[in-house]
Amino acid sequence: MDDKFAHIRHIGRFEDKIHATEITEISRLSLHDQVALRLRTLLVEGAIPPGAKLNERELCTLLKVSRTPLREAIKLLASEGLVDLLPNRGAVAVKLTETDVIHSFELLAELEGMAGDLAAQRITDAELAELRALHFEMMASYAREDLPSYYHLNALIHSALIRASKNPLLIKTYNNTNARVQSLRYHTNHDAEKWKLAVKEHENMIEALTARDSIRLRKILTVHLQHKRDTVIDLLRTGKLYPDTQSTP
Amino acid sequence: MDDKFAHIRHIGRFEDKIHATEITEISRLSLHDQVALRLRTLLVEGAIPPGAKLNERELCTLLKVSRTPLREAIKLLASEGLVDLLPNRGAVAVKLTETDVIHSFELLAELEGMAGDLAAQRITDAELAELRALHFEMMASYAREDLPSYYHLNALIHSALIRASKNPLLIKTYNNTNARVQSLRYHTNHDAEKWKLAVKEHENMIEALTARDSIRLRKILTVHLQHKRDTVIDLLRTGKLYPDTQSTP
DNA sequence: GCCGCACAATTTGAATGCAACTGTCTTCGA
DNA sequence: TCGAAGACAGTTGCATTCAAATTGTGCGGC
Repeated sequence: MDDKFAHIRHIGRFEDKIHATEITEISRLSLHDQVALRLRTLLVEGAIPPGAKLNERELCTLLKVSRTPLREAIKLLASEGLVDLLPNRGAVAVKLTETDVIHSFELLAELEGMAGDLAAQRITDAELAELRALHFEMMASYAREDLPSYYHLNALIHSALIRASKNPLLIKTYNNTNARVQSLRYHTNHDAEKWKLAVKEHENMIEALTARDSIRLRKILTVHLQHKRDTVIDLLRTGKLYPDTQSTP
Repeated sequence: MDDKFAHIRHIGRFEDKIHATEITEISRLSLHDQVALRLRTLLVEGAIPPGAKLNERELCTLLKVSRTPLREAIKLLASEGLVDLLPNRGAVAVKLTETDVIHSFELLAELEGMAGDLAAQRITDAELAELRALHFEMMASYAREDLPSYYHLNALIHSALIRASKNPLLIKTYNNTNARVQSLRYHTNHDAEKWKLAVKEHENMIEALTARDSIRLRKILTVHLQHKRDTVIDLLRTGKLYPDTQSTP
């Protein structure tokens, strides 16, 4: 219990990545925002496993900040649905039940369908070209069976698509909702069949987008998200997720 | 500048209302939650006008709490999009531009359409009966031209409909999004023609819901929200909203 | 007379200290 | 031996205090 957070001692690399790319911006970010950023990463990537208690004092020493900004960050993450806030008993990383996952993907499918609909109407030629480029890069990763790279590009593509909807509020809402299930999707290792299907769906996506066919794109994305949901549900049912933590309903 | 918040000195009544109905529950609520609740009301009802600066010290003395829970509440409201957080310069009540309003309603229409779709599939007979009852109460208020009562029942109906979708995440997302434009809708005084149309749309809603026609209900709600958006936009354009504050883009 | 710089006052941001609550362990009684 | 009650440790919640940043003002130079 002493080194419960030993598995997140390597968080320095995230800070490095941030500092390397946007050092000026991070320094202008308030402390609680930086803390929120790092905690969010830890939660989404599963470094803090679902169901784990967030001890304020431990996290203070770990992140080298006072309790005030840490608490503000935790409050923020609670509003995003990444942690549960138990009154007088602190915060725990959310552990989604199967029902929660179904509800999350139900909303996520609608939001991504909506974003696709709008994107098909509003995407610029430059954005479309970039999206196609990312798609082909992802196809390359697929051909090499480079799963991490595939996963990364996949996320980039979806992010670019959402942004093409040109609705900042939708983008923010989608990101919040997506963050909740991100830690689950992070651990899905595609089987060959599902992977192939997902790639095919991505091809259809690009096709519909090129044709500016908003209705078709909406449909494709909705179904695509349903398949993603099924993958996660499968993993939940077979107990591949949460292997070493008992359920807390 | 000394009594800039003189217009919200009457907030005691909100506290009274809460205490009268659920004193046990409120006492179990943490302080920052209570503060957030009251600030949210002040913002949504326009007691703190859009664009107004939220001075921490003033609000502390006004709400009789320390700065810590107040700051936590403000952070929460910022994540909900009710206030803008300027680094080192505090928070201001959001002042939505026309573009913001369009984006908000775009998302709101989709969410309410989705909720209606799900509600038509999942609503219980008891819930439907209650919804019909509320509808007829609202019709009574319409007949009496009792606008405050109509507005209140209207909100209750929409809330009940959303809840019938049985998706807690959708409900929460809808409420958050709705809160952003609530302060605007709070000041819309329907003209006779638009009011009549809104009532007709509500009748169609109940009809579609009774028939469990999810696709039709979705369509009705989407259009209904578009009309509400047009009403708000009209008000923005004619300058009926924000009469005494200059625009800050 | 106007522009610029510097200093001070106000306000926000962060840290520490104190109080209240929760959970657990021990001890006493049945 | 088991159960319950009380005390203690640990953790969270809130208040106060200290530090940093920004804005407004006044003085001096151009």
